[in-house]
Amino acid sequence: MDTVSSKPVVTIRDLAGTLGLSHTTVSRALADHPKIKAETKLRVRALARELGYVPNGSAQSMRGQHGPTIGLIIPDIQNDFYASIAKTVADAAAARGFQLTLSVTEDNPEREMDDLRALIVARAAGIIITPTASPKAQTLELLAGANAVQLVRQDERLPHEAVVIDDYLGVSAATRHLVTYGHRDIAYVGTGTDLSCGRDRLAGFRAVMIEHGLNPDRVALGQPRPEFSHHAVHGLMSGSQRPTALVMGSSSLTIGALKALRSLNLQWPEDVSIVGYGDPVWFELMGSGLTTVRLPVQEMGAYVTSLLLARTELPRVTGGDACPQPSRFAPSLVLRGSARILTAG
Amino acid sequence: MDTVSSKPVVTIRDLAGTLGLSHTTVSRALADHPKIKAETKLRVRALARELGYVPNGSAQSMRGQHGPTIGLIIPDIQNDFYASIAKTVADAAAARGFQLTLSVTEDNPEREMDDLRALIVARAAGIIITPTASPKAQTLELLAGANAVQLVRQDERLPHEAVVIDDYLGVSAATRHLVTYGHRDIAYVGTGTDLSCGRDRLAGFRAVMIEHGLNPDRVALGQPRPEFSHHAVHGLMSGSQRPTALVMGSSSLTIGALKALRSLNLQWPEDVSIVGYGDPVWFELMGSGLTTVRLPVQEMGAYVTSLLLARTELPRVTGGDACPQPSRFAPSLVLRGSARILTAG
DNA sequence: TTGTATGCGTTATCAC
DNA sequence: GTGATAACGCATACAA
Repeated sequence: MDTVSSKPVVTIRDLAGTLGLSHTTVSRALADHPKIKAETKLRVRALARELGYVPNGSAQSMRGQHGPTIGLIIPDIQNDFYASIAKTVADAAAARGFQLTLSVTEDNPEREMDDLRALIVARAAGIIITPTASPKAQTLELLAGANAVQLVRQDERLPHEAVVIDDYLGVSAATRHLVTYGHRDIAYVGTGTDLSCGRDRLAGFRAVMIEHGLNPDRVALGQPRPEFSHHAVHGLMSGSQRPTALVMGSSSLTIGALKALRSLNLQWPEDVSIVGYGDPVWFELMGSGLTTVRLPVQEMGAYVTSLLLARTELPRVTGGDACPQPSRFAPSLVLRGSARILTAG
Repeated sequence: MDTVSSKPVVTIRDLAGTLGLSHTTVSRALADHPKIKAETKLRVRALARELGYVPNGSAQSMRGQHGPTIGLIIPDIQNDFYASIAKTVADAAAARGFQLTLSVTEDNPEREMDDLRALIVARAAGIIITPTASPKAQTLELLAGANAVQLVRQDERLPHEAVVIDDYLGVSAATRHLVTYGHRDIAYVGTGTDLSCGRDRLAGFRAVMIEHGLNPDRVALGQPRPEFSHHAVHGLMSGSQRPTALVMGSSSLTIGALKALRSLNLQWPEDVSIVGYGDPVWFELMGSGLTTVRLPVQEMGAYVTSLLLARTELPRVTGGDACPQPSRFAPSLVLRGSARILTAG
């Protein structure tokens, strides 16, 4: 009807005014306080609905210890792994009446710090973070005073518990599988060693190679982006001394590798065997199916969340300054069709 | 050093106290107010850092019109399309100093309402929403008074602008492509018609079929989940009268369809041609590449965000009650190897 | 250049 | 059962 209705924004005092009550009573009525007359509650609520009253969250939060949100700081939301984690956390948060504040850092320490700061300013009830390789000093300070849990990556300078993947186990299992299949010339394409998970994966590869007296130095390390592995695999496979098998150190790298193989017109497992890392739905659909290291995403997501929320609802327990042992989740090798038995040649 | 350091929580008054200043001065110093002595600013900031002062966001928000967050309400974060959107919105939000509050509804109207309410309570600066098929009455009311934009789906009862895909165009192009290739027996596997986008896609298929005098009723409609299309395609392809081509109505359905074909040991494009919907990175890597309808994700994400933020920073303009025409973004057909020319037989 | 007083919307404490 | 009043932490209009 009216043309300019810029929502007058209703407060409990407004309700109190038009109802001839005090704002205290209105507040109590809305909160279903035991000793408010039933009829009063009804009247208050009726008007509240009619006028479209919505409580002001800021005002409410100002009184409590923390805000109604939990933060999730991850490097990439388009990555299947993190998207799954986000889903799990979103569900858990919603179930307990928390909001989910998402930060996508792209592994940029600046952004990590800015978004974290915003979370601290908002007095987030809890924070789940996959720290960048080199967080800024401020980030560490900010985090130290917060209720947080580390996910996937662990920065040793942080006092918080960490939920990580047993990367050593994952890559070593993949490598061992290929060795068992008779491969001797195996290359590893993985992420840099600035992060412990990159180091662990590399170590898993090298350990198994050395254990079998094979060359552990056929290795390409770089950023976890498809472009890098595309380039790396292209180089590896266009040389004269081609490896007969490839072990991948991340799902993004797996994508790039597959693209490279395709551009070189190389078939797998015929021309080269390959074991992926991670297990998005489509790995199963590729060719004869991609043999891969499956990460226990669901379990990890559920666990970090419960870990965080457990402490969220309790009086903050600052557990010593010692960096606690991380909870390691074991990946499993999914056997499909991308690794073949090498017949002596 | 100390064992029990439960962070005393520092406020500007605390700073003011130990500095022998008034909290006003501290406030101004922190805000870099022009007429505060440079030296004072320095002292204040030094102490602030030392004591780990962090402003209280709730208190700050209480004074302004809205909180520092923008909300994104989507049905699924594991879906490539929405994950891309989330990325775009996260970037834009971070760039402008907003936080991103993510809600994953799973198309559950209850959850949609709860999460939306939380956003309203938090006085979110703006909201991007992909509404469920049947939002609750409350949801509509809550939304009506908010600064919001609809994405992908448009609920006609809502007064907000909508940014959608030209679904009719997408599916009709896919269908036409197959017809041009000589297919006459084409089936469409799509989403239900409770949403306009589902209706548009179906209409696109039927229109082209009818236009060419072909049977427009080879259709399977259901939930946008892989399980549904797996089942549907399995049925379609095990019957005696197999279609020679399949048009898919969503990316999840495309996944299920591919799984079904694999389980039936059917090759594409040899045994059946198929055109997907959406274009996650891996479509390109499947077999000879999946011919598909590419959605302009980047553009749409950038556009909704700019649309929302433009109004966020301006004085709220309530533009009439009439439901405005949606901005339609045209998809494009990506020709790869999953559709083949049918030689008369 | 700095300080005083006030208000934002709620809830909690103490009356009555 | 209900109502004054204070307090949460911050920013600003208004002095000084």
